[in-house]
Amino acid sequence: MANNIRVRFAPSPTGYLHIGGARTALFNWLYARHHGGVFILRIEDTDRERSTEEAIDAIIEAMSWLGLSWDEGPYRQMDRLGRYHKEAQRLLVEGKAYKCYCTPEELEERRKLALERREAPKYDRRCLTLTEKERLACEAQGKKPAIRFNCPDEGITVVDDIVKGRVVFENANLDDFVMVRADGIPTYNFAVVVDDHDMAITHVIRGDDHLSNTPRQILLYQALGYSIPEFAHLPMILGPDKTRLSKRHGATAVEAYRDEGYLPHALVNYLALLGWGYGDQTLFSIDELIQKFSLEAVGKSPAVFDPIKLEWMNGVYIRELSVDELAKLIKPYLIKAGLIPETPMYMPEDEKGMYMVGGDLAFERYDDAWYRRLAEITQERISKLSDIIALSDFFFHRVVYETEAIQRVLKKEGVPEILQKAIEVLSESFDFNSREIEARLRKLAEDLGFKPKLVFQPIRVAVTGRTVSPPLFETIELLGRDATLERLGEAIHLLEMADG
RNA sequence: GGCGCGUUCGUCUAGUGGCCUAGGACACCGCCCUCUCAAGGCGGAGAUCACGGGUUCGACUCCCGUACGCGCUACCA
Repeated sequence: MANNIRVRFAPSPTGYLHIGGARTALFNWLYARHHGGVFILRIEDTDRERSTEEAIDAIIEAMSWLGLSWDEGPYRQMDRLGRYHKEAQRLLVEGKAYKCYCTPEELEERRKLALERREAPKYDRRCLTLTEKERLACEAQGKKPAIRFNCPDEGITVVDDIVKGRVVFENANLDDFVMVRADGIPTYNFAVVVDDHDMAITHVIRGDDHLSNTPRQILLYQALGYSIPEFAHLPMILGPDKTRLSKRHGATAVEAYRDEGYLPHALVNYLALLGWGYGDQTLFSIDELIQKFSLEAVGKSPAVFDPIKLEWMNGVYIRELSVDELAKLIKPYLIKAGLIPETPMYMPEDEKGMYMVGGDLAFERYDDAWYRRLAEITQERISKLSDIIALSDFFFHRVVYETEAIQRVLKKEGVPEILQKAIEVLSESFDFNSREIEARLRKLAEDLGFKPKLVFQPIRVAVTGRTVSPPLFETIELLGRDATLERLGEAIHLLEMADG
């Protein structure tokens, strides 16, 4: 196996890690892990206007959460200014770069003019031929120069891309781009080349929005006397309208998916399928991904991000969790929703599990076994962890009856009687578990001569406030006898009031 | 405007000249299971392989053109 493979993920810290960036990071990571190579994290923070420390933290946090561990870095371009300066000077003395004293305003003006005349807005190279005298004059005026690359104006530059194939560019279409800004900070195309060389990167794996930048970089590699790495340009990730995925399309921050209750494995698995595939298979463990990933199998065409499929996949992985794991994962969501207190305050032993009239909670009502059971009965009903809130909130506060539920099931003939009977049956002395509860309630339906559903639905609404809930008998068990009886009574009372 | 990349069911994709009357997954529809909702099982519908020309005995697969989409064309990355 060809080793000493070195790849990198090089985000610019101008915001949170987004889906597209995460996919790029993932493919780099998979490639490195597959080949037993090195994965490097490099922060491209040369845009002083937009880069922030918070963004760096957020990117690191998101990558850690996804499990994309890096072996070197994070390096920062702003720590490497000396290197760029040195290499720029080299090109300067070799005549492969030159100083440009044109101001951004002048450039903008000329660009606009060129566009109006329907010409290519290339730099006119006026500073390339500056005489020593003219240069000194500019310096005397206090003008700070930018450094431009002296781009060859004939010949071709070929990019042999692992995913796109052989792509040919004519040098004549390139212009003398700025390598180093007037403030001494390098631009992307220059910094990336120096970095990838210094870090001995063997494979540059990045979004195909950079494909058009690649000839500029190759020219730079050649001018600097560096060896050229392999390139693999990944197709873009699009929104439903086929434009580049952005906040406009909804949540794009990895962090947002984490907060919603997506599992890292689900996100990783889903992202892997955007632009890559392995036959008919859709579900992969992380190890399988590492084992089966290859750049040769990456597709050329862009992919539309489908949050629905992601959600489905997340549900699959939630169902794969052990009950204990799920119970642990679910709790923070209940806390965040204000359903249970952040710091548990245990009740005296004999009162544990007691239902609090009025519904205000000031203590931890249930123990770990209770949460475990909750996880058990909700596991196949949630597709993201945050779904637990809507599915189980009725456990934690007084019942709020949905008007629809009242109309459609409670306000039916015979319902108060059914509920009254249920109170009687459930008041009897027996071990209050779902099996017993089910047996007694089924018996009740039979005695009443009703189909089971006809008695279970009113009870469900009385106890949960709605027509949809986790399984009834388990729900009643978890609620406890006191709370159940009280809610049943409450529903009867509600109906009486409505009648009167 | 110039340059570049892309185009198979709504979406992600399989497919590398005959195995394709185009396979899988999500979503959708129906049935089964069933205390609701899910989950699960079974089945259905859904793609003249962007379009037009070639090459070939034979093309989704190779070549050319057109259309459309996207990207680059910044002292952003």
